Amino acid sequence: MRPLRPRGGAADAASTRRALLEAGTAVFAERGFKGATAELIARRAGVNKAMINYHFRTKKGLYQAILTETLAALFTRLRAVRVDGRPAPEQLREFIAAFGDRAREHPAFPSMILREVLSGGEHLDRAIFGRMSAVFGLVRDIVAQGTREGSFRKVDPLLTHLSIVGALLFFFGSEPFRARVLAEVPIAKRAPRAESFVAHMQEAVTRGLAPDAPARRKR
Amino acid sequence: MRPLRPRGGAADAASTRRALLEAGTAVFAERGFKGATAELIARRAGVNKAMINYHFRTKKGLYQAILTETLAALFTRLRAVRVDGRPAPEQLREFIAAFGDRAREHPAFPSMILREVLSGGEHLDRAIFGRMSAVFGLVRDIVAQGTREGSFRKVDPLLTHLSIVGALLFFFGSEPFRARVLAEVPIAKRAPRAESFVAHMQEAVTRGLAPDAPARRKR
DNA sequence: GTCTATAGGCTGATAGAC
DNA sequence: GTCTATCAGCCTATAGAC
Repeated sequence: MRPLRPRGGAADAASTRRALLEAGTAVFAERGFKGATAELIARRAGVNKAMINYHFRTKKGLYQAILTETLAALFTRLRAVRVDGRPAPEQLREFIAAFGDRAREHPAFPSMILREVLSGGEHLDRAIFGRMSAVFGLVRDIVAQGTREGSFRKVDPLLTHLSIVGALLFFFGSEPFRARVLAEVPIAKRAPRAESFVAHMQEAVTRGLAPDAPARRKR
Repeated sequence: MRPLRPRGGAADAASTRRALLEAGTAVFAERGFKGATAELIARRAGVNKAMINYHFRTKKGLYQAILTETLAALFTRLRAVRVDGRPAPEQLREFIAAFGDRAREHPAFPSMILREVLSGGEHLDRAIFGRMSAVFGLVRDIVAQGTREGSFRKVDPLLTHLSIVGALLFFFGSEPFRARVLAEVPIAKRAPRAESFVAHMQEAVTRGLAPDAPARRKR
């Protein structure tokens, strides 16, 4: 709610751009593309409304710039889990943890991606599409490695990817909703923490993919 | 795209109402609350735009009526999995299957719920909140029963609920997006079918929750 | 680069005839 | 109950001063 770039920050073009990217991420995540007005984004960024059009041509231009940047950062972070050739279950645990890390650093990204997916990819260009399939490629490769190693049973990599990423996006995207529900209907003692969910997913997923024969080390 | 209520249907008040509820579900799911214009909904329903205000007072009134009806139907269907006291893993499999059934009968509901959750529950009243926590209550009870029976390890019921429902909502809500991605970037041979995903989730979840000691019957 | 003022388009809701 | 016509509000984008 409070504007970014208080009196401390240098008011040059680069910082205006950055303030708009950050404010845009938050407002698009909360309200969707249509619901996020230029006025709202500009106010939160602490810059003039017309700066959106100057720096990004249109509101959609700002939106796409944010999505491109967000997905690039996500993919870079996720790709790192494959670099050293550890066992597949460890890599999958790392994948889940890395996803959680990105979501904590950038709380608005799951909501933005989820909204975009729900719209059928209304605002996506080919480059963004490519980044998204690249994320699937990581999971597919980890699953294939695990099957080869005997640490995973034979599962469909796409279904596996959709269930993991779907659960993660939902958890992090629904945080504001859960906060509100818990305030009105005390369903649990306190709001679940992100690390708890990451740990839960790591356990549930690696156990869920483990082969029938108990041919894997415990602990 | 094609309007509901072709020349065959009786044009009385009840059928106008129903046509608006159905058309509204589809349009709200595709475009969100803001993106769904009264004009668009009315055209798809094959009725006059002003009928939205006559029958539901406002666009928001129509939206809430749809959500209330949708969630009531979902809860009724899901609650049935608890009636006879079968083992918890079977009940959880049934829960997942029932969720999939509802999504196939009503393809727009996961998208609508997901969008509403992402907005933090912008348009929800207390009754709808109650229905949502009731769904969690089902999962919580199944998990508690499974832990008691020894068929599940000790897991957090809320985290379990969020991961299951999140994955299901995402899968069914992202169907149009996946269709588009598969058309542009051939990631898999063909689009995954709903039944395959349901089966995948049933296996992954029950295996993921199984206790460490192999003290349960196989097959 | 940034700001003010405004044009131009779209949308939800209603008044009033039938 | 349904339809046509219309109005008032809001929102994106731009022109033009600085």
